[in-house]
Amino acid sequence: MFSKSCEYAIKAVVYLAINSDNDTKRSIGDIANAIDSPIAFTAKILQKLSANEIVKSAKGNAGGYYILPSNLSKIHLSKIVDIIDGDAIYTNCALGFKNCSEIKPCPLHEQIKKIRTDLRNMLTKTTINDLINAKEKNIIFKN
Amino acid sequence: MFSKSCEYAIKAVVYLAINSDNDTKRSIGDIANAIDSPIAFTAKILQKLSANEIVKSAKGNAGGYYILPSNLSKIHLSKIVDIIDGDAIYTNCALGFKNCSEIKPCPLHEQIKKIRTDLRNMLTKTTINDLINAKEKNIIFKN
DNA sequence: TTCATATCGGACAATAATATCCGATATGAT
DNA sequence: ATCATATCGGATATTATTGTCCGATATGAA
Repeated sequence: MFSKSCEYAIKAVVYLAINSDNDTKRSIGDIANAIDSPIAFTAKILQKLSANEIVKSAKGNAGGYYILPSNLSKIHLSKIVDIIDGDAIYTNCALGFKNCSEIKPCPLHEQIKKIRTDLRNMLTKTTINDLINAKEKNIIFKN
Repeated sequence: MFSKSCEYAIKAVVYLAINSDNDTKRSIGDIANAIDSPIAFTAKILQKLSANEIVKSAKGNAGGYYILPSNLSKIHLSKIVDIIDGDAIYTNCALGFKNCSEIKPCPLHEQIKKIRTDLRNMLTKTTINDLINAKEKNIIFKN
């Protein structure tokens, strides 16, 4: 469904949502360790998220990545997915036809449409805040 | 959503559903040409489908692949997807947690559950016959 | 100033998915 | 029997994704 990069991205953002703020930054080492991901690979992903202003970064000693708590309800999952995986998940024809469309649909078009719309709606309306609010009962990091 | 192999598999089955029967077989060359796929790669896929009795094959001169029309309403999409891609699409945690479950769900578990159930239901109830019945208005092959 | 600890960013490596090649075998038609 | 045309199946090649390495740069603290 999502690429591994995208999975790491979501996990990293959730980790920072819970464990960082304006004056508590987390190093890429901390993040990779927490979400059980390869450190250098994760670094690239965080750079992308930083470039797209999902997370903030501070260079140098005592630097690291962080998210302002006040932004947690403004970050929608769809934004993260879009940055890392693009919109292929919604728009690419399920059977791989280049010109599949409403006018000239593939045999699976109608059946898949509802599922994709539901997925898109869910990702669009779910914020990081929504995710961490259920944390008591949920897995969050490596386990 | 599906792997490329799985896309080819579904397209090949749809092609055979429309263009073959007990005494009209289609060579792997015909199939690959019709669905615009690499011939040798498609051959492997057809072998798998044949081994799993989704399609039938006849070796030798005038041989090829075919599907008995009477089977078209018995072949569900879920079967093809399962043979080629396995059940990862339904069962693997969307965030990649190894032990994500109902009891210990990942932060996205509930949100993704409905979408996956809908997908599974759709694939389980849709037969090849259903797909080709709408063929008048649909793209079927390379265009 | 120097140092330790960060991110940054380009080059490279490993793995998995996709694609190709080629010889072997099967079989109906001539 | 021979031939043309199929599938069969193993080995190899290519490409995309995932993962690693290392030097450069930034910056707060001693």
